[in-house]
Amino acid sequence: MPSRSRPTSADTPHDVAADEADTAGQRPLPATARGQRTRERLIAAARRVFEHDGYLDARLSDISSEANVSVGSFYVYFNSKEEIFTAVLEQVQDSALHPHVRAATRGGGPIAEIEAGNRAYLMWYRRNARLMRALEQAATCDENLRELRRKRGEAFARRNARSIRELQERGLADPDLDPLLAAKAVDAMVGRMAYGTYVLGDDIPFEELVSMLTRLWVNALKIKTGR
Amino acid sequence: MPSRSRPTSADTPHDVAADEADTAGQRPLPATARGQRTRERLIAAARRVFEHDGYLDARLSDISSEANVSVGSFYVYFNSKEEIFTAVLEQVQDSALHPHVRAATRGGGPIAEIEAGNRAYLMWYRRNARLMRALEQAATCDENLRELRRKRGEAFARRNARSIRELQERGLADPDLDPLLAAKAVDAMVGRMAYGTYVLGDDIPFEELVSMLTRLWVNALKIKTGR
Amino acid sequence: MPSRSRPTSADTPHDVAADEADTAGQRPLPATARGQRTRERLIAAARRVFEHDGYLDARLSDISSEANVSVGSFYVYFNSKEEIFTAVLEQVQDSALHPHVRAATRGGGPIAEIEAGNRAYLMWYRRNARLMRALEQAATCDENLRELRRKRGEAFARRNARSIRELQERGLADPDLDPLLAAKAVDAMVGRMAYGTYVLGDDIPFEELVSMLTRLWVNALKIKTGR
Amino acid sequence: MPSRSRPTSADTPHDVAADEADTAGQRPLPATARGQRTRERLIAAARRVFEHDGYLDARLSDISSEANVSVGSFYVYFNSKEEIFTAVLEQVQDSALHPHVRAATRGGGPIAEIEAGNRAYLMWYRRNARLMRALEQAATCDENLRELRRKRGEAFARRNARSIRELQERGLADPDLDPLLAAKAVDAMVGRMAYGTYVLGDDIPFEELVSMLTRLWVNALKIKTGR
DNA sequence: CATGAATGAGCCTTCATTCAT
DNA sequence: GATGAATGAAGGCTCATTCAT
Repeated sequence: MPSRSRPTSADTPHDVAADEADTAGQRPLPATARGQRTRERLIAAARRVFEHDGYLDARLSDISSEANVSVGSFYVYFNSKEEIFTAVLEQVQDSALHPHVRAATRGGGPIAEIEAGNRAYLMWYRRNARLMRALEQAATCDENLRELRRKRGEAFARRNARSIRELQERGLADPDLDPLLAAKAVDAMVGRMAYGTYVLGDDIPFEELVSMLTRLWVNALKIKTGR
Repeated sequence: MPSRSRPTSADTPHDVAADEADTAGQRPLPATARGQRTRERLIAAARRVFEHDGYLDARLSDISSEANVSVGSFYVYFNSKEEIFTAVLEQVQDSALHPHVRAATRGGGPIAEIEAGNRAYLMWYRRNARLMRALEQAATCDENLRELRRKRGEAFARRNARSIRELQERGLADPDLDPLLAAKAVDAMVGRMAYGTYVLGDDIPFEELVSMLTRLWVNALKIKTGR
Repeated sequence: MPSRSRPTSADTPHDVAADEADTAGQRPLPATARGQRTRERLIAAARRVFEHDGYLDARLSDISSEANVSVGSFYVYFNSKEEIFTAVLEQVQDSALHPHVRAATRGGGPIAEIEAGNRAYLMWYRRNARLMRALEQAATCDENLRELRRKRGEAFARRNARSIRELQERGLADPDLDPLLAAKAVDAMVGRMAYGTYVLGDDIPFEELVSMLTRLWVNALKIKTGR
Repeated sequence: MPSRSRPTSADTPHDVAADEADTAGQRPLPATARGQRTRERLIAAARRVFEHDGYLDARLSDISSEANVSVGSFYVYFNSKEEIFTAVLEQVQDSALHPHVRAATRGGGPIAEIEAGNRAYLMWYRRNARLMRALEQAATCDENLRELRRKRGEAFARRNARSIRELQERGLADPDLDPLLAAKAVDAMVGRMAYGTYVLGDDIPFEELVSMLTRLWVNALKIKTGR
């Protein structure tokens, strides 16, 4: 066993009860309009830097200078790299929940809905691939960001679990499957394939990916067309 | 002419990704038994440190002192953290290809085989979870390790693709699926669930995981029992 | 797009000798007066350390502490030992081009001018001997500093070559000599004697050195008095 | 002033009386024939490495492996880099004093002799340029090697001084010149031009260099043809 | 609010030298 | 004689964070 003396994240004892304290230490949102703009410039700059360098190699000084702002100003708005990364992600998440994305997944029977969902997800992932790469990296280092990714996954899974349960109730899906578990599994499949294709660069054509994943998903859950 | 091996700027016409020269810059294996032992002590120590601290937080000085060896000795056997990490993984891979693991997956019809394969994989993953966590982290930083992980995945996928093709030919699996693509997808599903469960700590009982993944796999590929 | 300046492997298509990009990677000059002062303190400290220890034995940490500044501050202003050494030399060069030095070499016929030039050069060299010793050492290690020394020599040689050509045209110097080559040779003679005397400690009285070198120079070029 | 604590060569007090102690700490010459051969292999290897890497960048481990000998063996024959470099130089000096070199400089009047001497020197220098580059570098770091270079220069200068004195006595050279000083100066000129041309790469054709230096030399000393 | 100079702990890496076999 | 594993001091460099202006 290594005789650690250095404080590693894993060793820090103040993990519990961090939930609602999440927002505690954060810097207050800027009061003035100028502050608003500076904060936004920083977030935009951070996104560019994270996309270009990844999470680990991004330096706060890079982000600051990319935003044409002094290092000191950075600390007016954020306490750490993790914090601004979270801010960047929030902005992106917002765009993922835009109505037009959801709308696309309604109507046309369960299979069409699944396909629409997959297509929307994969398009979103492809568009944000560089950032997802940074997130994947960040999640291996930072507890908070790991948690953030987990929650995002949970939300997805719960949503899908609900759909599955509905289909089961309507006799349109394999009733022997635990809805949440199954949802997690298919999400894992789609998510990881997206990662492989758009982050790692596996060379799979978009439509092929969509239809293959949809077919496997439908098969896996034994989805039947509504009629 | 001296046959220099040290990388002098003047000698280096190409910088990156020497492909098959992968093994080029590596330190020679120790000539004496004593050297062998030291090298092994280092690998064992490295494994403990990586498991405890993860890839990024592991310090070479930790590994050295964990092995009761001076820093200098580390560099007698390895050039970098990446290199010793590769050595640790090689050792682990070896254990994964032990005959008894393969044996477990033979006989009893396709479904039983799939279940046996999944069970073996998940057991192996659970046993090496800390290291897999380190690998996942390392792969986000280091090109070589990313490549190593990719190759490992490819090998898995190709093996499974072959099984799928055989089953298709025997009329026991959905003939519309591209075998390699499908293999990649189910592998992604199983691999990512293993990661979620044993690295991130999702609380899913082992047997439940095995049977759920097996069922989804079987469904997804429309596997039929051999009779 | 972030306009990255940090050398990331991916960004570096060419590695060496960026030629006119010489000034590229340099740290920006300090914006504030305080920064100016710190930078100057560092240069002054560096000069003392280089003079005391030579180029190779000078440690950046020595320079920093000699300037009563942290190591980190060193890197705010300079990227390397080579860079600060260049800065020290620039300061010294400036002092060498002061008008009074040039003025001393005008009037009194060619021989008097040559003598004045030699005297001025040798005085300057004697005063900066410790630094010249460091430069001579540095030039054997660092390509940039070697180049810098070469340019300095070229400038000298060209200036002298012009004088020689003029004298040849006025029939006051051996017309068979290639002016530039001859200038280089006599410069080599004077320069190397200065090195031997003031760096290596050859024991030659100043005036003796001046008159001997002047006489050899005059002889070598067959300089005639203007009358 | 930097407050040095580290022992720098300049600080070491035991400089005096080092003369005859020069050979003191040296390893004994090998008794066996095998030892002889190993020692010679090391010297030959060292020469290659010094020529390729320069003095500073040459590592003892490089020299050893280039000689197909273990590091340990190196220390059987030499105590340090400086020591083996001296051994390499000795071998080279021997070749410089070969009779045929001296022979070439006899007969044909003083000017022809001077030209022959210059030609022989420049040829020798050109052939050993890489080593001279290493020597020049070594001399800036190591007191002993600096001394060695100085002695070599002194020997040259004394020899030339004798010639000059003879010519002066025969009325064939400027009687106002101090022979030793003048010899040093012309040697400095020739030596430095050789360095510039063959080490730094100044592009001057060999014969042009010979004739130019000879002419300047002859002019400088006001050499008259014997009749 | 904004600035940017100053900090320094911390980690990596090198290589001459020793010594048990 | 020969070997090569073991050593560890030493120095370079980074970058998150603070704070006086």
